[in-house]
Amino acid sequence: MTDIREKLVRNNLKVTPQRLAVLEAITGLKTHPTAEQIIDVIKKKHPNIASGTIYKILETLNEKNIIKKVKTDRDIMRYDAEEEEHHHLYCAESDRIEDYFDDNLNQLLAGYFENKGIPDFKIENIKLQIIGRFLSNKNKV
Amino acid sequence: MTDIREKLVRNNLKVTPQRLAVLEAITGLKTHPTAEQIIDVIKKKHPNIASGTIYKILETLNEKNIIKKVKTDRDIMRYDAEEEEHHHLYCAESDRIEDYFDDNLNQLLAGYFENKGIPDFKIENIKLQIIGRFLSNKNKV
DNA sequence: TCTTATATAAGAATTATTCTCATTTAAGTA
DNA sequence: TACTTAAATGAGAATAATTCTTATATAAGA
Repeated sequence: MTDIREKLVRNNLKVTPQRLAVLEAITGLKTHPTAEQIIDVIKKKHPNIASGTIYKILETLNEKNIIKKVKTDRDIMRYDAEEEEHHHLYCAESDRIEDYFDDNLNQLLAGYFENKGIPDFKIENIKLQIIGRFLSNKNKV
Repeated sequence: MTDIREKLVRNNLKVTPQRLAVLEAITGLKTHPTAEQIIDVIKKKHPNIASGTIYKILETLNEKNIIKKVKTDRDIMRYDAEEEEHHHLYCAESDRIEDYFDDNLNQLLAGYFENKGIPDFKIENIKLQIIGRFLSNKNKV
């Protein structure tokens, strides 16, 4: 049983070819794709999966926290299948987004807020949006 | 000359009643309103300002950095007129967003990344999305 | 194999946002 | 104060992404 199937089963979701296709597409793309990009990729292999179905599946997977929605400065919704806790690097001039992993940083922040706290607020999670410029163009858009 | 007028003049934008209305609405609302909320508020006082015009103005003000777009992971774009550097507190279960100011934290982060850096990336700005729950309901939505 | 809740296809409906273009206006200038 | 002109606005059409609807199909447990 593949990893992907397990995720579905674990969340009481039926394992359908459509859901497998969506999860394969997102993990395959790696690049925080838009719904549109996901749809394009899927339609190549599975031309008769309906777009509406893909939107529905993205919604379902997001609800179950199997994937996450990420939004750019420019308003575009993107999807992310990374499981590990991470932050995001945003390019100030393009739509590129990269994951950023840093456990030291997480511990630093956890320590900071453990002492300090925020009045009237219970922290559950902290995400950094690190905005700047990529110095190389090795990958993607 | 009011503060709001100055902001427009400083950015080579003509001072129009429509622009003043938008800026008044956002600073008045305080709550990171959506475009729709802004439009509603404005239409009460100025029923003949066109919605398209308001969208256009929001766009212009954002380009000139007079207001900022705020990203959430829900799908709704919100606007923020706060000038000072700040982070955001997000409620995990509602759409409430609050500003969070913390200079110590900013310095801590600046120091951390000054030493460490991120390969291939020039940091320009860091924003925290602090997700959790508000313990009181004193204000707003 | 049967049963049933769940998921999907297809396309219509919705809705926020953008666009177009004729008209108006802010603000600099004589 | 009355021009001038680039810039801004109003009105409504156009766009496009997403959601909804409903009949049909299917996964998975019995």
